[in-house]
Order: sequence, then structure tokens, then C-alpha cells
Amino acid sequence: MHWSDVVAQRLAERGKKHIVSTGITPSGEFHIGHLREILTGDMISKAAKKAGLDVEFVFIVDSADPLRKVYSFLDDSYSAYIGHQLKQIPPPNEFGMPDLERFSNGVSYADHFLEPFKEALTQIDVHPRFIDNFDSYANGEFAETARQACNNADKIREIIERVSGRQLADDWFPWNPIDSNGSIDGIRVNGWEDPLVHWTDSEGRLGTSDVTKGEGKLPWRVDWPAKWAWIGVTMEPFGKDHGAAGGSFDTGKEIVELFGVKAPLDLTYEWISLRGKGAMSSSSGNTIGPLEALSLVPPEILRYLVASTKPNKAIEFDTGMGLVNLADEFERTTARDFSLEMEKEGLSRRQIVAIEDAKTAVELSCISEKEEASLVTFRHLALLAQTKSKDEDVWESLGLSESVSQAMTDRLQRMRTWIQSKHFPDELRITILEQPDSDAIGLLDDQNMKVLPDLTASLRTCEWTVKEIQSAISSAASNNEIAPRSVYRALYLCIMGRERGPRLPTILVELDRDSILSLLDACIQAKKES
RNA sequence: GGGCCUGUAGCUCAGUCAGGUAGAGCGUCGGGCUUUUAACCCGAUGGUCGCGGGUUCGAACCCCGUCGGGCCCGCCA
Repeated sequence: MHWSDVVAQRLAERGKKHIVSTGITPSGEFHIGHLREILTGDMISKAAKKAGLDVEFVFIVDSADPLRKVYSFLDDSYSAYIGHQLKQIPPPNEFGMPDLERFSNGVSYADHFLEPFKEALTQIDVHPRFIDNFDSYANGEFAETARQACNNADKIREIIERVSGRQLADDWFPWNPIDSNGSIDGIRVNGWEDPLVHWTDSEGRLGTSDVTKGEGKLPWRVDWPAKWAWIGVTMEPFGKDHGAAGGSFDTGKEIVELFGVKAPLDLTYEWISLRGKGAMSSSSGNTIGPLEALSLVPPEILRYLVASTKPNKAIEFDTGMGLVNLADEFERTTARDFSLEMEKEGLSRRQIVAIEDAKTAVELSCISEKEEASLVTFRHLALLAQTKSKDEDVWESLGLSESVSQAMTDRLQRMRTWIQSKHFPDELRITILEQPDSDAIGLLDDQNMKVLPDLTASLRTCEWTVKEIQSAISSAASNNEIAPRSVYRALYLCIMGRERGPRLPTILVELDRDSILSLLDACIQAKKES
């Protein structure tokens, strides 16, 4: 059974109505790691729906969280905003400086980072109900849980200290009010009169906040279970950082019972790292944004990456050859006839499970109902895009000149972006040698050498068109009674320094004949001398 | 200190939850395809399942131990 169906089955055992929740703090650039959170939630929701459950998928934007520190991409002037809520501070401009003009037009720091992520979600066909945490506090959604938390401050303190093994400060209180400057740092709560907290801020000023009006927020370890309670969350996937023993899930599942609610079903997932570069980290700049990823990778393949990997497995995101292999695998899997495979006699339980998993992974990956049959493989498109600069020539080569779908146009556009990026693997890059490659020359065998002079002569005189070049190659093969394969091998070794390669005549015709001929002559000469 | 994940073919991994004759893709090798989509088709190759115990008629799988790798435990998905 696919992992999403396993979760759906567990949900079915618990009841009929479910809310699957995910959430992210918009403190900086989103990256593809965040995509795993939301895709995991999306896929669980789809599986639950398939199982006949009444399920809603929500995405909580933790815009009430304070700015923790001046991140590397921010200007030092942001230090004035440390401790201020992300929805209440200005967005950075291109230099990392606070952009007060956009702020005055209603764009907050949180919005600045959230908007591109929302765009990426649309592209990968994820459509959750968005819940803005800051607004939820302001609208009084947290009123009940906040009061309960404050009335049970001692119990909550006991849970956190016992479960996490951490010693809380003497003045710890399950409500962080906002001081006279707008910060939740350095403020001391010194009284609680339901629903008001009395406080002293870092400058010694006294104040009062009403917890039912969102004048402040619950600290993270209380905020999370409070959200489960008021939203009615029954399932939440989260990163392994929250899943550690004594982590926020462990304390949350006890705290939430003070609100009279059962903890949601949990699922801890592993992180995504960049191949050879370690974990994603916005601060180190070691990151690929969702939109950048989508400019290279078709959305269904990004979905497939998450769908086909069990949540507890770490994903290494590879923007080079790994991407080609992934795309190839996706295309192969999509093309399989699963019902036919299932009819086969004598399948072991394992084989059946493998077929089911592959089938479900494809279903969860496809964006639209009618995913058009793949007209061209990822690899082939990579070749065409490199050898043909005009889109029309690509379509013609694929026999698509009549009507080209938007999906195909998008794919070609992505391919061109990828080819121009630093991520495109050398292995797929078509390179034409200028000088004979000595290693390649060494690989030329007797048959290759036998046919090369004849071939060179034909190429010197034939018309420089695809058809004539092709015919020159094949007649060189038949005249010398050797397989065409061998002739191609000779050409690849001489021109590209490899034993195999893409369809040659179409590439040759776009190159300068004289330089190719002199390259071939040089190769023959070099081989003879060796 | 507490905890999680991980170790299976040259490579990437599935299979471990529900024990029942070791799997896939890629690679490699051979053959086919009388003008190759780095294609396609057919065949072959390849593993003391990290190691040691235990339970069992039977263990890659369950239990105990051990070694190696990655990671989490203020905040981070």
C-alpha cells in the first residue's frame, strides 16, 4: 500500500471527518524543502478523499511569529525589528533593506515571502485553505485556548519541563504580550486576571494585554496545540526537527488535552538536501526556491519525487543527471499498464505492493486528469533543444507542427532554461571538439579506421544537407561492409570524443563543413602516428 | 546525555510495519535493429542483505548486542 493510503487508513480508523494541516513560518525565502511539507499534506488529503473520508487540507501561515534575528540576507537595520511579528514589519527590498513604501501599501515581511510560494503551489496543483495565524489571533480565534492556557500555566509549565527536560525561567508564562514598541522580546508578565495579562517591558513600562484580542501570542509549544484545538486538526505531517523526543510534538500532544482535544495523527518526514551540498538552509544561501525548481522541473516530476519516496527517507535533490533519471523513471512508470500487470498469475505479495505503490505515485503526481501521453522523453527534448534554436524546428522534428499544446511549450521552455543554467549536466551537453581527443583516438578500432578515409571523402563532396550526410554515412558503411553503428562510433569519437551520441546528421549540418573535415583528417593522422 | 533515520548487486534504491525460494532501474557484457531518439528489442552478468548472537520448521524482515554513515533535541520543514 502506498504511504499516503496507509495514513488514510489510520485516519479512517479514527473517524470520518478530518482536517489535515501544514504550516510554515515565512521568515525567509521558501525552498523546496517546504514543498515536501505541503505536498505530503496534499497527498494524504487526496488519499483520505479516495478512502471516502470528509477531509479538508489547510496551510497555516505563521505570520504571528516574531523575527528571530537579522538573517544574512537582511540589512543590519532589521535589528530594530527583532522580536516584532512578521506580519507587522516591512518587507525587504532587493538590497535587504526595509521597503517602507511597499509596507505602506499593505505588503508585510510575511507577505513578501509568502507570495512566490503561493504561486509555486498553484503550479504544482496544491490548493489548501490558507489560514493566517496573525489574523487568527486578531480575530479572536485563539481566545478560548489562550485563556485556558493562561489559567493552566502551572500545568503547561509542568508538561514542558517534564517532557522536554528543559528548565523554564521563573517568569515564564504561556502568553507573550507585545510591548510598547511592538516587540515580544524582553517583556515580563507579572500578573494574570482572566482575560488580561499585566506586564513590564524592557524599558520598565507597565501595560496590559487582552489575550482574547490577540494582543500578543502563545509561545510556540503552546501555539501549536492551540491551533489543533481551534481548527480541529486531526492529522499533521511535520519535519523531523519537531519529531525528536521531547520536541514540540511530544509536549503539544499533552498540552492539547488541556483544551479538551485529542492530538492529531502525526507523520514525521525527513528533510530534502541538495545533492552534494547538505541540508537546505536559507541563511547559507544553499537553497533552491520552489519557483526556481519549477523553472527547471515539470511540476508533475517534482510531485513524483515526493510521492515515490516514503516520508521517512531523506531526499537528495539533484538538479543534474539525477533529474534526467528521475524524469525517465517518471515517464517509464507513467507508461506502464498497471491493470494488465495485476492480472499476471502468481504475483507475490511484494510484487503486488510494488505495482500498487507505483500506480498510486503516478496518480498523485499527475496534475490534470488528462495528462497527455508523453510525446517526447526528457532526454530527447534535451537534445532537440540544444540542436535546434527555433521552437518550430523542434516541433517539426517531433511531427507536431499542426497543434502544439501549452504543456509542450512549457516543457520546451523549461528545458531551455535548464540548459542555460549551471545545473545542466555536462554528460548531456553536446560539445564539438576542436582538436582530436587523444583518449578518444585511442579507442578507434580497425573497422573505424578502415571506413574513416572513405567517409571523409564522401563528406567532402556531398551536398551539406541532412539527407546527403546521412546517405554518405550509410554508403560508407555498405561499401566497406561494416555495420553503420561502427561508422557512427568513429564519428562520435572524432567529433565529440565519445562512443555514443545523439543523431549526428542534424548536428553536422549546422556546423562548418571545413572544420569538421579538418578535424577528421587530424584524427586519422593522429591515429596513424600512434 | 536523549532520540530518529540509515547500511541490500559496480551505482541509485525497493523489499523490513503484517517472517515463507533475494528485486527494479541504471551500468557492464553479448546479440538484434541494412541510414541510432545517448533510442528500442532479446539475452546474460552481478548480492556472505554491515557484523555477532537469539526466537522460529523458516529471518534482509522480529528481539538483544555491536560497528559504520547521516541527522534532530533555542529557532528551522
